[in-house]
Amino acid sequence: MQDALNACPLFADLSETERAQELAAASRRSYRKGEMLHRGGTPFPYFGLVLRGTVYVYTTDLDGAQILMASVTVGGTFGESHCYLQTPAPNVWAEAAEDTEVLWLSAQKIADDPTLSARFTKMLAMRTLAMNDRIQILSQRTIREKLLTYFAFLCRDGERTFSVPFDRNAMATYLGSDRSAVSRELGKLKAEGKIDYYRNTFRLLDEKTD
Amino acid sequence: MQDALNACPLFADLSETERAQELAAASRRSYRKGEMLHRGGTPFPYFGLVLRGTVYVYTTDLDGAQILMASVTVGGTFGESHCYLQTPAPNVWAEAAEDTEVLWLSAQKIADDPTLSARFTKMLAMRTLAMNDRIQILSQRTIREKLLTYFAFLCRDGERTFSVPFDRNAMATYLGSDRSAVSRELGKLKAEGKIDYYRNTFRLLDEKTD
DNA sequence: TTGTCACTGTTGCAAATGCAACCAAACCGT
DNA sequence: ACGGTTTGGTTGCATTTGCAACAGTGACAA
Repeated sequence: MQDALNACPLFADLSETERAQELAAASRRSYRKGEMLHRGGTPFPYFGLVLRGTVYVYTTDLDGAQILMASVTVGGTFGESHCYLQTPAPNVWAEAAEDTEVLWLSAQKIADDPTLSARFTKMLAMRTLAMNDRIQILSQRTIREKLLTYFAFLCRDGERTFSVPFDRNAMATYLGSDRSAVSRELGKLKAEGKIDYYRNTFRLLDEKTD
Repeated sequence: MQDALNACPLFADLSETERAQELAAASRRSYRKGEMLHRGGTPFPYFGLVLRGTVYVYTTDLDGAQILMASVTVGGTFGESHCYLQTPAPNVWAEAAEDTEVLWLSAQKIADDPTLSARFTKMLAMRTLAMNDRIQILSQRTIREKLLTYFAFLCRDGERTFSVPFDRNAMATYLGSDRSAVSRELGKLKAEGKIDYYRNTFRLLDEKTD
């Protein structure tokens, strides 16, 4: 649990006593893989902080098809904007991608707390920047460009080997494309010696200094 | 100027004296069409609130091509996340799409102000929801689906006639597609009697109750 | 009026993509 | 080990799309 809290900008670098105080009002719950954490059309009285496992957050389009909005891993949060704004019927669904544990927190209490309110604001600001990245990826015209842009963001720290937090199907959805088409393009990139991969582990090769 | 401030969640419904107080530290400036308001790689000491005109906000991709992130109209803001987080070198450019007037505000002063800090947080939360919409549009697979999803958001208030804040080129970029392809699809939708439009004014027809 | 310029619409064509179907490999519980 | 389930790779084909090139329109100024 400490690891998860340290990974979240809300609680990182806070002393244990402060944390305990803040967490007093929070509830904690486990979910099995496939279990629904939140259903669309219902408000978020609390937002979720993932302590263990992974949560898929998605919305539905005009046809009712699922659109993956995020894959939230340990230390990540979901629903905080709707929770803070008290949106009456947000079209947001959350599902456990694997066995998962979630801490449910009150946005109001956190925003009213002198220690945490600035952290909450900071978290929202960071969220908008992460969404900018996603928009930048989705704005690319071809699957190849989407993949390379996505990989560039995943390699921001300079590491050339990285893992993708999705299976292929979710990855294709994240990129706004078809699974088989993504698979095809990944095969081409590998054949051209630009990348290598096995399942969810990827590695960038052949970096040009153009 | 009052209209612009009322259109912005930061200042809406504040009394004039309160506003004056907050605005004291702000600077105001006019820009000609095409003039650059902010260059990529430089920090945002202040964020912008558009008082008149329109601002295009864009970033650049791996090839240096422009990617439109937002078209900000009167009452809208840009750069507030980078300003608040003091990002040292954000890859964000802002350009006057027409003759424009901008109020430059300090995120720190606003976040430290007891009246405005909650409003600032609220603004960020609303921003993430707006970006969710954009992601939902871009996640659609075909131009037709992107257009219909976009139009559905523009018609949220129930009004069937609406105007798009872009010219065709910017609209296509916003949808992550090609201008001529968007034009072609719009023509098809019109031919099928699903929509009607002239330039930037659109109208949804033939709404099925399926 | 005339010319210029920016914006929009149109079309041919090659390339990219979605879709469906199928196969192979990995995973899981018994 | 076994069978069932999930996940990933491959391919044929029709559709969609990007791209480039050109034409039409309206705004605006000389």
